[in-house]
Amino acid sequence: MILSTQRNQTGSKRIENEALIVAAAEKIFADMGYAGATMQQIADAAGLPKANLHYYFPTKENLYRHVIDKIFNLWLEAADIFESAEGPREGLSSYIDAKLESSRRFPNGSKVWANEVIQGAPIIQDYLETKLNAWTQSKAEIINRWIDEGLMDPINPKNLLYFIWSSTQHYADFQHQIRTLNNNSDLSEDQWLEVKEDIKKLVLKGLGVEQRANFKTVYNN
Amino acid sequence: MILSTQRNQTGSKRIENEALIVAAAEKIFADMGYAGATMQQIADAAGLPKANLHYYFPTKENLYRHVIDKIFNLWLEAADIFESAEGPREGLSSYIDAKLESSRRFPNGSKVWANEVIQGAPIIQDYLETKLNAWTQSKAEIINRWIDEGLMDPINPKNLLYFIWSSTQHYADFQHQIRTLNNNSDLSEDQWLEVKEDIKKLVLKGLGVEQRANFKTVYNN
DNA sequence: AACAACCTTGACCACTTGGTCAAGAAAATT
DNA sequence: AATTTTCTTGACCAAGTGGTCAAGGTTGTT
Repeated sequence: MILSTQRNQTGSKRIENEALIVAAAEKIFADMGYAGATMQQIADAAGLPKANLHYYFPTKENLYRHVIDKIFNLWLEAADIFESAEGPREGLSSYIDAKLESSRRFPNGSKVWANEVIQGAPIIQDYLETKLNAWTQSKAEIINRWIDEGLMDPINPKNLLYFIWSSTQHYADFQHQIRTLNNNSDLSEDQWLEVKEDIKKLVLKGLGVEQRANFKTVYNN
Repeated sequence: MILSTQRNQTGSKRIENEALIVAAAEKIFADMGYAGATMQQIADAAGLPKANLHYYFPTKENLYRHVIDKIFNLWLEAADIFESAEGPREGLSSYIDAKLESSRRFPNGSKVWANEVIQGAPIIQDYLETKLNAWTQSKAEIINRWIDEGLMDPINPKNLLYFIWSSTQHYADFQHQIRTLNNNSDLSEDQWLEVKEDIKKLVLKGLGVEQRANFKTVYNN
């Protein structure tokens, strides 16, 4: 466990301000990296004096941990659907939906996570070794079961997960590059739909899983 | 253009030392991010006094540009194969090979690039808008031609490129996470081969391109 | 009203950082 | 051998950083 700055979780003022600060911090950390972010920038983004941040979060690292903690929980939640899925078509499909939706709605979280991992996960190494590892194992088992049942082609389950993670997170982490290659515009609603369909097509068809007929699908065969 | 610190490109001492410093810088920037890296760390990694770095590279940002420049050229080179390919099977296949090989051999370059883009490409925005944009357009045309010729299923060419970039670069950028989820060991030779096959399978089969029989392939159908 | 707990904030400090500089050592050029 | 160009380096500095602190303000409780 990493959390719990102070005991009092009742004071609504505390809860409000902590959330405000964490939200501001997430944005600044995403844009500047951990080392590049300054407490002053975060304070400005939150509309509070710097000393006030240190009242709620004793150190920069402590604040950062809170940000990471929030992000990591989102990460895990996105995969609850996975558990209750009947088979690969539904399971993978809705996982891709959820991950892509998360990239779209919370790109900053994804960026902070990426930054952290790229730099060797100095802060969250324990998360990777415990929670994420367990999570991955359990998902790998499900995938292996699907393979054994002949519902999809064989593949190394971890590679499949990496493929889904990378292709969906890419739209958050490399948002800026994608925007630049899209005439400096954010992706439109239709483009997001197309991304979703394209990723699913590669994964499902690539694994020999029949896709359900989908009237939204632009390309089919 | 970004380069050219000084005019004299003849002095072998200069060339040697610049290469030494850039190599050290690449590693430190990858591990610490731009803001997190210090000139002192880079100097230590290069085995030179800090003041010496400033003799060759007037500022930290200038040094960083050189690092990025080197990386970007690698990026573009990896895709030369693409041009001369007959069709999607060979073209995509060898591009995936090249990108994955590059992730394996130069993970630091990929990490620095990722860091830079995540943070909104403050330094290399011009690269994205000019070179990378042109590069992407030209590749998209090739892909569209293949689609028109019925050699592969329709897909948004940019999305296809993003899939390839993200899934291959993931093995460099998230090296640490992958290592952690692999019992704290780097991927073995066999595992790298498997990654290569798995990615190709998803992409090629996912696009309705027949894969050549391959005796190295563990999973086939 | 009195008291305690909690919150706010400007001023401050020790430390790190990128960058400078001047004096000299090596190489190259004449 | 003399002289110019290139390279090396310890010492130094101004600016910015995370973090502290003490004094005062607010809110809740009795």
